[in-house]
Amino acid sequence: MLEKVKKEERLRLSVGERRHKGENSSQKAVPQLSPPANDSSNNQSETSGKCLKFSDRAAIAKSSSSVTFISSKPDFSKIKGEICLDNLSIKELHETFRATFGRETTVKDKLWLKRRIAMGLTNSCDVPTTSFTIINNTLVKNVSEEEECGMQQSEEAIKVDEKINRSCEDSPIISLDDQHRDVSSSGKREREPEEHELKNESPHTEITEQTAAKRVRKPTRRYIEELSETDTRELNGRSVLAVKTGGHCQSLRSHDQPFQNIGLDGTTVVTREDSFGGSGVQVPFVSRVRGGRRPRKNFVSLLNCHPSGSMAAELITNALEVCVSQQESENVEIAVKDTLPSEQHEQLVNSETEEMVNSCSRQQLQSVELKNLGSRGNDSDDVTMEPSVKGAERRKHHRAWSLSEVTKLVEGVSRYGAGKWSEIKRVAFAPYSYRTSVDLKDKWRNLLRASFALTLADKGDLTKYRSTTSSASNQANRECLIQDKNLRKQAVAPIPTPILLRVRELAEKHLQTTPHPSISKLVSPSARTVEDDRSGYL
DNA sequence: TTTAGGG
DNA sequence: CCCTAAA
Repeated sequence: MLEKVKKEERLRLSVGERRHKGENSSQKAVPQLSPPANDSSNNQSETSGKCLKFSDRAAIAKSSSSVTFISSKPDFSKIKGEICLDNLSIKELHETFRATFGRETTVKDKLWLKRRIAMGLTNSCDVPTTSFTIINNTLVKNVSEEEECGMQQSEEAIKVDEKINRSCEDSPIISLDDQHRDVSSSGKREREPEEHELKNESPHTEITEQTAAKRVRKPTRRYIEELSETDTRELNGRSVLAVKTGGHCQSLRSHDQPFQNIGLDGTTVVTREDSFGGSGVQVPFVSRVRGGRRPRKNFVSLLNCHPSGSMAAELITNALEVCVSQQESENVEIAVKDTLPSEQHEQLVNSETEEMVNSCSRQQLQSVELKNLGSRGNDSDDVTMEPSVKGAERRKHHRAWSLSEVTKLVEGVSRYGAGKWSEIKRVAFAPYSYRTSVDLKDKWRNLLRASFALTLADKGDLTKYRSTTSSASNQANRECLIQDKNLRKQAVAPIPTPILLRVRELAEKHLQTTPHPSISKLVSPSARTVEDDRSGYL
């Protein structure tokens, strides 16, 4: 049996390679679609509609270990819904391959795997070499290239779409009732083919029927990665599943406004339309609240099968991210104030913070406040956030470095040396829970840049620094001051020259002991680095 | 976990 | 700030 499989593997590989080279030998590939061996002894564990993590190795391992043979029935329950193969690792591709064809593969060629899986899932040989997004067994090639929808599912989709349109104009979260209704209805719909495939002896027919039943969704291309990564996503495979909620996924096409993807297990994904190099795509709606990287982590959890309910909470949490952050900031600042009475109050709440806080609804703040209050009292280290909030992996709110903080940092460096960030953090930044050792390191790097920029700009005359050093930065600051003098009473102030000089001294001292290989990098990036590091002080 | 560096 | 490779 092994031999047989291996043989086929080689055969497929060659076919795949030929296709890879350009010819559209679609006919040749057709027969390859049918999985080998069909086994009657296969008692593959029924997933029976249970939520099964796509990426859950344990689950898959279980299902495969229960089958001693290499080949088994394809298990489409693992690969339903919307799949973008581009972002899958070899391992995941292998899993998907197994789920698709019911057998293992040793092929390491990603492209081949993706194409093969795509072909298997879509029962089509017309697989482009670039995009491997599959929605309900329909390969998404082009949005305009929509296939006709099966009655049942299209109706379903429309129904849900309407639901969304009317219920979610304001609120990004839909009611659980709605979710469950969709879950039950579509869940049943999705399971049906599985029963087919268990009865059916012919894998090929199996797939065909499956596909016929599934080929109902309109192709909707989705991306959850940030814009910057899309250009190269074809090359490095950065796009991932937009919605991967275990065995059963349901993705919906929206019209314009923020909308939800409703996972059949009850999860809800909030996304929004986004412009993507001309083609409209959707990205997680909350992802742009702050920063662009968090979605990745968010979707790591999204992709896993979330117990219904917790998802909504998480989304809410994310939506309130800004508020949480701000509230937290205040609390921390207050804590600091309490802990360090001698400390200048710094900017307890800068104007930006106030803006943000004001933008949050009262209710939101209250709920956040409750959370924070619950964790108060032991905030010496990093316990200023409630675990769930922390678990949201939100990006830290940008927090300007206060002058006192910089001073502490410089102090710490002079005392413990650059590089002992952990030490410095522990002794000098204990109350500043929001400053991690990495933050200190980053700040120090910026200080180095600033100091070197300073010494390079003017050689010697300290009095000139205030007006000429990093003139771009200073000028920008002045302009900022002029523009909204009242709103931002205290715009970013340049780092006091003495401090920069001190930094430079320390840097040079440190340089002697540990030769710094890339000082040039610190200096060359021009004044931008200094400006970027908006070290504003009161 | 902590550092160092690139992004 | 984030992300990661190394250590």
